Amino acid sequence: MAQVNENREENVACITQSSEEKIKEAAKSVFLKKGYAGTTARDIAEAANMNIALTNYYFRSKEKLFVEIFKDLFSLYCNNTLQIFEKPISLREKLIELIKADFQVMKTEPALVLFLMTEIQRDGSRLLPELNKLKELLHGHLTAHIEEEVSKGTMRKIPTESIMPLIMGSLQFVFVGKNLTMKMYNCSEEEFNQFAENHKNIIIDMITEYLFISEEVM
Amino acid sequence: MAQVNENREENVACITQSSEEKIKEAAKSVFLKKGYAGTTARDIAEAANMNIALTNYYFRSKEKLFVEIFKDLFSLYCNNTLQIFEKPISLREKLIELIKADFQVMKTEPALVLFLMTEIQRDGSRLLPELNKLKELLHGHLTAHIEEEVSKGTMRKIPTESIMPLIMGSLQFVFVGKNLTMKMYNCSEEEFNQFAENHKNIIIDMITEYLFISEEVM
DNA sequence: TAAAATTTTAAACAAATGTTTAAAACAAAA
DNA sequence: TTTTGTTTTAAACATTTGTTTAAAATTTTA
Repeated sequence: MAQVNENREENVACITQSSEEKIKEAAKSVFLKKGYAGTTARDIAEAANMNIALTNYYFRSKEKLFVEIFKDLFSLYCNNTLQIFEKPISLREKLIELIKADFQVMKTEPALVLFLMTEIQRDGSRLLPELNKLKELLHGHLTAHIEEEVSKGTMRKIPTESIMPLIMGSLQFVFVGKNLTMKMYNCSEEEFNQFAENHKNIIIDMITEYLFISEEVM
Repeated sequence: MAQVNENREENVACITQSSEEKIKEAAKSVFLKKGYAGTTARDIAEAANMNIALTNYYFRSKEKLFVEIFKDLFSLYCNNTLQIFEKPISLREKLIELIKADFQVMKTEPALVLFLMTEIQRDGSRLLPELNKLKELLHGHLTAHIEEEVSKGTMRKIPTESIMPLIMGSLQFVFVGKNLTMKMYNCSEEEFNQFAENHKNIIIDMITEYLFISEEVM
């Protein structure tokens, strides 16, 4: 019978990864690249340099391993966002920070959003609770904040639901289409990052200029 | 031996689809929904209400059928764009038309972009020639047009490569995340379309206001 | 150290996968 | 009608898939 990790905390200090960790990390990278359906148990074992049986020994099934990884990645993406919304700063600053944070995450994990979107489309039902949590937190913070700014006359009126797609969309698109872009422009990883960085700044400009009514115009 | 369609033109007039067409259409819808790896030959056969052997009889292999469909869908998405760029209208009008056309395509095939992105990431090499064609046509038209407007002082200076992600990004994001959005807001197909329509208009506003220097400000 | 528990292994399992076969059903041509 | 060519079928094929087994290797405990 598989011994499903009872004492995770114990090996925090040690440098060498446990087999369980090795498998999970390898699986994460393969899943991100090939998606759930495109990944075989043997792909994972090979990437982790481990015996095939160990995947099931530690995680019971490919599906269970996947869900665990998916939740991690989904949280990674969301928590970032939620933390920023809780900061005591202006909405304008929040949105800018959001774009910047998003950019940073995408830089280290460019395949993340495409992966999340694909797998949510494949079967989003098992994620409903997490999605709802995200929505409530988002809307709780956002809607009031927007109304306030609008009534102060410092912000253009816009539906709450449009804010996030607006902010994330054109930045994400660059990373979702990273491979396409790199192939089309025949450019290196570094050149791509430079392009993305510049694109990020354009987006920040565009969005803040559009959403927030500057004093000189008033 | 499989008889690979010799006389396509002949049955243009007839109403009932040929088996070959039935299979291709069914395959398209399944591939769009589940992706290449997530789709089995039996999924396709079932969706087309045909015997499993017929897929290979008409298309030789799952891979060949897929490539054929992929190229169709890729063209569907690109030709739209290219046609607009060839119109004798201002850049501003072109970008607006582009967003509108894009919106229309996404409305009928919401899974299209996510599908294309995923499959390009999986293996974009076989598409290099098509990508290059797209790039050249795009840049040929765009770069000169932008320079012209910038030197006239009617447009903000922006790298050519940033234009398309800017335009498509925040619109695509809404459709790429359609399932997520619908689940988060617990809304119907119709409500989603209404939201998307409104979002499209916001984007048109934002982008044209940002990119083009209006006369009153000059 | 010896015993017990845990981890790793090679091999096998049944089920699912893409594909092929060879015969049957059907349509077109003679 | 008979012959020829095409389309469809059920069944089988060899691989690959996720998973399990039972024994070996290793580590932990007593």
